[in-house]
Order: sequence, then structure tokens, then C-alpha cells
Amino acid sequence: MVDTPKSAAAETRPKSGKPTLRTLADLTGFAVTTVSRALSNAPQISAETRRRVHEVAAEIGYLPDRAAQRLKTGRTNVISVLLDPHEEILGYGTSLMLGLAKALTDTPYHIIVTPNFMNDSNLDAVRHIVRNGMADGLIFSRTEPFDPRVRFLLENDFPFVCHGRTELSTPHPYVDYDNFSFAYEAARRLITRGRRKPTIILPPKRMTFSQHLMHGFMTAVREAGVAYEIPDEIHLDSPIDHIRDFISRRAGQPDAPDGFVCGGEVSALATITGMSDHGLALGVEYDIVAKQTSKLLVNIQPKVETIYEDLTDTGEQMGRVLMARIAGTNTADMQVMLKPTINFPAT
Amino acid sequence: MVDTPKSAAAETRPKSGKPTLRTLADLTGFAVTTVSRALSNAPQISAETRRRVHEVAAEIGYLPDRAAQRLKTGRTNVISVLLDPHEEILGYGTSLMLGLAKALTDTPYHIIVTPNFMNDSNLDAVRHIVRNGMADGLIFSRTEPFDPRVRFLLENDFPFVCHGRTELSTPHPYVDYDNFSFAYEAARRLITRGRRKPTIILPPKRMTFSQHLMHGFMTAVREAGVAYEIPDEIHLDSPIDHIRDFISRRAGQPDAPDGFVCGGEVSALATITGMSDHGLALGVEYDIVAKQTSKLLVNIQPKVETIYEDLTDTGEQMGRVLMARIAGTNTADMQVMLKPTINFPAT
DNA sequence: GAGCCTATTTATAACGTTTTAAATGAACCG
DNA sequence: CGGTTCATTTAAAACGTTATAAATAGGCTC
Repeated sequence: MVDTPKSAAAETRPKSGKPTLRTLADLTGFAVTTVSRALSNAPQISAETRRRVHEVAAEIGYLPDRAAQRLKTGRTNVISVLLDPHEEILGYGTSLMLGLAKALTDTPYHIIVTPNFMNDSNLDAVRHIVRNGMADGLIFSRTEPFDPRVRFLLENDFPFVCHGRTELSTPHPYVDYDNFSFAYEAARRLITRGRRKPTIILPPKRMTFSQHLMHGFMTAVREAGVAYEIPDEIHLDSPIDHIRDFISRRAGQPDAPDGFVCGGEVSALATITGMSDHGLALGVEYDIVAKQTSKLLVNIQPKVETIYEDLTDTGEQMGRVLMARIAGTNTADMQVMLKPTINFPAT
Repeated sequence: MVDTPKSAAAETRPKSGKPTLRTLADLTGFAVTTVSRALSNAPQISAETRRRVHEVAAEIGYLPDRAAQRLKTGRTNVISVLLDPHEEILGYGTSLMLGLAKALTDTPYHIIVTPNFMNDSNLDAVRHIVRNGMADGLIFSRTEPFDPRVRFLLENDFPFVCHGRTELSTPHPYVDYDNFSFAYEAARRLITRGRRKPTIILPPKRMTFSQHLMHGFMTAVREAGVAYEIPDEIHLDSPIDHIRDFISRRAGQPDAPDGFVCGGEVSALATITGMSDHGLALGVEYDIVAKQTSKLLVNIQPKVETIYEDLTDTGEQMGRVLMARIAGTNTADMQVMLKPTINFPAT
């Protein structure tokens, strides 16, 4: 036999464009099937063949065609992120996606953004994605106790991870932040500093973590036996000036709160502004403990005590969990609870 | 002929899953090719056939398989957005993407996020996307005068739109904000209010819009013949505390500036904090005019005068322009300049 | 050396779409 | 009525991959 593997095949159109399995086959002398198998490390392919194919593939920079793979396998290699307009502020969405992207490095998965323009739940988007097989997995936030999206996805056995828990009886993957501890700790600190009437600015009631925050806050308040107040008129999604105006108005009335637990940095800033309308100074007449998700507050308002929630880490965990869920791992390790980290204020 | 179109074909596996062209073919009695043509409104298909096919397609909720289309045509129907970690703050990325998504509604295009973790240019990501045909178009920001990404994309005739201009001789699509006018107007206002030594906090020098801001600022300053100052030590990407510390230090030295043009809301807040370290009050001892891209500043610091840049609109324009570029429209109408809108301060 | 196992490789057929080239048949013309 | 045109419709091939089933060839056993 004088025939080297190379001369064995080789007669195909050079065509233009990217290398395909066919190119590799011609180059190595193996059949397309063998090359495909070698690249996916199938056990039935000899070690030497595997080595050689990988070598040549790396050499010419072969990359499998996503469309062909998707068409053949039905897997999209796509993770869809539901983006809510409320997530616009302060880089919530961007941070989460950066973390997610990090977790997805070295996987074949791409992130595609599915925005929701309507103000209602993005259940329709979820339905569309599942029904038409637009993705292999779903990521979303603003979870509600009986979230219809979670329900729908569970019913259809579609992989997903949400930011926040539900109260549904079926366990499901989620990544959450320990908002109970956050609010408990925040209120404790206000009380320790001698504040006698703490209040809390909560997210809209229908979201699960609103309950957790409330519960943590109430626990601390009751333990200490101090007065408290929970405003109904505003929440974290309210326009900033509404928050500021409300705080300002309230500060002018009797028995105003002297301690604020703020679920976000923006509401903390609004609070400071509202209070200053009445000449009340942060750290003197009142204190704030706020949840910090960006670098904004720290070092700008050093007197605001903050407790950190790392959204990039959250995104990364969500990616990790979603990969596990798609791979079919059992429900263990699919519920992640991230712990608050306390930042002591610069005095 | 007793045969209705329906009974003519019809004998195929019902299979499970989504409807395909085949399903439509069976249902209407036409061949797959005809159905495909009818849906793409090819002229050679009779009006009646077109109508009927569309009707049935709508009825059963047919959606073409993206993978198959992509494989066959080579078009990906994907727009890739290069996400920079610097865009994390204040929802720059999210706003842009929401606008972009809006422009892409009713097109077959999806948005996929390609993050850049390295601190250097994302030229590598661009190369990868172009070479491996991962998208039909590209969107990115932080444009530089001789941006290597723009250069590469032009050389390869790959559709893109960047946020910001270049100084390359070849015209190319971009959407930009009139930063000259912004800085000019901002400085004018400070001077009108009687400030005698304005300063400006610029983005990193290598970005194009840094030059534009500088130019606008200098023009106003020279026209008025007032003193000025341009700090070298800090820029808009500096950590917030660096900005605050610098401002604070400077305020304690002789001849400190009494007017600030801030390219972003965060730097405005840092400035306020830094100045207050020396008991200097906004609107009394000094003034700020800041670029506003979110709702953060307005109504929180009512004394900060702001000039608005609408990032969602920017994203929408970029989407519009990119669609035109992909469709092959000529270079006319592919350079968009968005005008600043002035917000007068409350008081 | 026929028969059988095992290890490795291979040809072929899909996946759902678009494209190319060809077929059908009605209408028209002489 | 044969030939030609035109308007529609159609069959077949291809895009690049993976899955199914089959082929090849050593190495054994008896």
C-alpha cells in the first residue's frame, strides 16, 4: 500500500468559506462520520484517530456549524434571558448577564435577550419560547410566590432558573438572595444605633422577596419592641420623585421615622433628598441601611450603611445551576441562597 | 375530478411537534416548494394560492425553523451586541438593548449578547463573529477615532453600527450624540450663572467623544474668556471614590473650579460629595451641569442642571440604521446625530 | 481455514428550509 | 391539431451536522 490517508480521498470542491466536517474528512482521510464522532469523543473511535482529528481541527480552526447542529439535534444551544424594563436602572440586567456569560464561557451556549415591553408578566414571551423551541433554557427575575411563568415551565418540563423563590410546592431551580437576613440585619443596625422608629421601602407586594424583606424587618422590630411603619404609597419601582416627595411629606408630619431600610440605592438617595428638605441630616437625625448592588452608593454617601448583593455572582450562579438542570442533574444543589455581606460605614 | 386538494396528498407521518412546511403542504395540498414560495410572497405564485397558504399558516401558528433557514441561506438573523463591563453602571447596556429590541420587533432578528471580559478592545470578539459567521450585524460602543474594530469591519464589508463616530476617511454607519453641543451648552450655562472657572470631567481620552466634549467645552470657555481647568487624573470610568477624593482634594487648594461639566450622573454625585467635604454647597458656591441618561439625577438633586441623552432612543436608531445597512441601503441616512435636550433645573 | 467475536470505520438517511431546474397544462396561433 | 408561449406548480438537490445501521478487518476459537 503506497496510499497515504491523505491521497485516499481529497477530491472535493475547494469551495470558499469556513471549514466543515467534510474539510476535516478530506484532510485526515477519514469519513465524515468518523470525524464527527472523533470530535465528540465517542468511545468507539480509536485514541489515535481522536488525537489526529482534534489536532487537525485545531490547526485549521474548525468550528461546528451551529445551525446544522441545531437542525439535526433539536438543541438550540441558546439561553434566553427575559429582560424587564424595570431592570433598566443601575445595571441590574447588565450585571446579571455578565455573570451569566462568565458561567457560559467554554460551553456552546449563547445568551439571547428577550425583552418585555408590556407592563404585565412576560408569560407570553415564555410561552412563545417554549412552544417554538427558541431556547434550551430560560433565565428571569422578579419572581412571584405563585409565578405563572414558573408554573408553566414546570408543567412543560422546560429548564429554567429564576432569581427569587416561589411558594409553589414543586421544588424548582432558583438563585436567591437572603432578603430576610438582609432586612433583619438592617433593622437591627438601625435599632442598635438608637433609632426608635424604623421603616422600610419595599418592592411591589406581588414579588416574593417583598415578603421576605417584610418578614425580616418585622422580626427585628418585634424582638426589640420598637415602633415601626411600613408605607403603602411607595415601593422600589416607584418613580424616584414619588419616593422623594413621599419621604419629604412624611418627614414634615408628627412621629416621622428615624431609620430607613432601603431595598435599593436609588431609594436611599431619594430618601436622603426628601429628608434634607426638612433640614434633617443623615447620621444625625436619622440613619439609612441600604442594599448595595453597584458601586454607586459606597464612597458617595459614606454615611449610608450598606449590605451588599453581588449581582454578577448571582448571574454566574444562575448560569451554573441552569447548566446542571439542562444536563439533567437531580434537584439537589439547584436551589442556591446567597448570603448578604455587611459593609461597615466609613464614619 | 372528485379529488379535493386535501385528499390529494396527506399521507405522511403525523410525527409530534411543531408544524413545518411539510405540514402546510399536506394541509393545503400544495407542494413544499409552493408553500415556501407562497410564504415568501414570490411573484410567480398565484394570488389565490398565496392567500390560502398564509391563511392556513396563521391558523396553525406556523413559524419557520430558524436553524433550517440559517443553514440553507447562510443568514443567521442574529444581531450581536458587544457588551463592555464598563457599561454595567446605570443601565447603559440595558437601555440600549431595549431600544434596539424595539427596532427589531417585526423583523426576524434576535439580539445576542457577546460580553467582553478582558479590559482591552473587543477586537477579538469581532474577529470571531465575522470569521465564523455568528451574526449578520454588529452593535458596539466606546468608539475610538481610529477604532480597529471599525477598520476591520469595513475591510470585511460586515454590517455594523457603532455608538460614536471615528475619524476614518471611509464613511460608515454610526449613531452619535452631539457631545460638542452638550459640552458647549453646559459650559455656557455655568458661565451665564456667573461661574468664573469651569472644569469638565471627561471620558478616557482614547474615546472619540472625549475629543468632542473637550472641543465644545473649550469653545465656550474661550468665547467667554474665562479661566478653566481640565483634570488629567480622573475620567468618567474612574472608580467613584477616586473622583470624589480628587474633587475634595482640589477643592481644598487655591483657585478651585466653581463650575463642573459632568459627562455622567455618577460623576456629578461624586462631585457633590467631594465638594461638600469642604462645606461647599451646590447652587451656592458652585454649579454643575451634567449629562443625564437615566432618571437618577433628576428630582434627586434638583439643583443639578441636566442635559438629556436618550439611550433607548439611541438603541432604537442603531437598530433602524443597522437594518438599513443589512438591506444594502446606500450610505445616505446611515449617519445619525442625536440632539441634546435641555432640562431646566427646578427652583 | 471456516466461523465468530470485537474494534473500528463507513455509507446513508434524515433534520426543515431554499434554490435550481424541470414539469404541467392552459391558452394562443397559424 | 401540432407547436409555442406563458403562468403556475413541482421534484430534487443542497446547506452541515448527527443517528442508524451496516461494513470491514483483525484476532480468536475450534
